Amino acid sequence: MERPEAYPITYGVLGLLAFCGPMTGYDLKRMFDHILSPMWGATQSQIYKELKRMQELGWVEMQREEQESRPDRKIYSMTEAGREALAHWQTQPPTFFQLRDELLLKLLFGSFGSPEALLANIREGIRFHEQRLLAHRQNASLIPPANQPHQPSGRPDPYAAPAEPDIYFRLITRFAIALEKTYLNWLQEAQETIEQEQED
Amino acid sequence: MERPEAYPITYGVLGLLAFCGPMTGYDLKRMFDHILSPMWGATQSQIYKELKRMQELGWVEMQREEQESRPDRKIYSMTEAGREALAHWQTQPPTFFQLRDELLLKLLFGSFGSPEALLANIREGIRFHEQRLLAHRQNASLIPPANQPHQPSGRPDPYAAPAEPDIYFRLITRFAIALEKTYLNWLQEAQETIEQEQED
DNA sequence: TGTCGCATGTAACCCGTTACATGATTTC
DNA sequence: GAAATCATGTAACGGGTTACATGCGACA
Repeated sequence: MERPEAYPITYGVLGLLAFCGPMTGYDLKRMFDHILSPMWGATQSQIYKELKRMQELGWVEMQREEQESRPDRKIYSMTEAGREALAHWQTQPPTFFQLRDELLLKLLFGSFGSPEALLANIREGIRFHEQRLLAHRQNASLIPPANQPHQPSGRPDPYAAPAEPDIYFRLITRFAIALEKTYLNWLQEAQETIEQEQED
Repeated sequence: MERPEAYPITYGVLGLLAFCGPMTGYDLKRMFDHILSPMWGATQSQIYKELKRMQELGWVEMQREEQESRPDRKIYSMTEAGREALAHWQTQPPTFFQLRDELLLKLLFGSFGSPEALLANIREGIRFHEQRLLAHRQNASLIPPANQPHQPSGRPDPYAAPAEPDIYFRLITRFAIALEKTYLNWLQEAQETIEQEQED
């Protein structure tokens, strides 16, 4: 079997370019963290790697915008071949699903540590997921993805006026919110259970 | 900064040895898939790598059990140093949380594909997560983790008589079930939304 | 006859992470 | 004066995946 020419993260970056219009690698990272955080993670380096890969595949084009006293901005945009690759990928069944959560891992083996440490970690987890819930709720009302062509003078603005958000984006946001609520409810339950376990 | 001596997956394997008692690498893989599937993934190779790592750290010991006409069974067990490492890890705050889900990724960029392909992927996702829900429900009633010493003649049996399952294991199972239910509910909602979108 | 379970791994690859490097501008 | 933002990356490392290799016994 040959190695695949592209991976889920490749299509994540490609899809963002399709979704939000041309952008720099730097902007892609910020968009990625906002929009794809419920289903994938990416570092800045990885995004630059994927851009290079897609340039070689002919899925994206780069256009240089000169700047003084700063590195030139390199604006990437999806090509026709990129659009075809994205559409073809859509027809294939997904193969990857995985949650990796160190808090759950520590909780599972809770009997080998102290309840105090566990409870501290749970409280921290509650704060963390409350932040995520808040972020997704703000996403829901603030980020309007639109297939606008690139505005040469400005950068993509995640806080632009809400134009009519894509139905798939709305669905994903609903999922993200539902997931965080489920997680938070369960954390609260776990906290109470462990506190009760302590009093005996 | 130095590289860490161990990673979440290391503690996952170590915790399993603490939780279920001594086992072979082969058995660890099966246990991992049953018990840790809600919070981490592991391949067989990775488990062998972690066993090697932990042997060098002195966290586990290996005991060879000879067999005819099959490779010798190598039974790994946690050492006292391993128990200390597990306990110390419990006191540190968790740092990693990430969901990676190709189905969600395809759905987010659904507007660049056909609704038919999307719906097919969603139906497949429903089957997949129904399976997971079922597996967690069976886990809940069937797998009783106990800190039993290793029985030299037999292998760890996931279907042994239910002794009184660990409260943390019960909590995790409840989480896994709640997560799958949330996911399934949302998939159904997404399916209906996209079907309605088609009729216009 | 062929696939599945048991049981050991190794080799190759690369995604993903961490750390490093540069440097002007703005904000505290 | 320090830290954050903008904006580009590269280098090194290793976790994680896929594929390969071996070989017996049981079961369809």
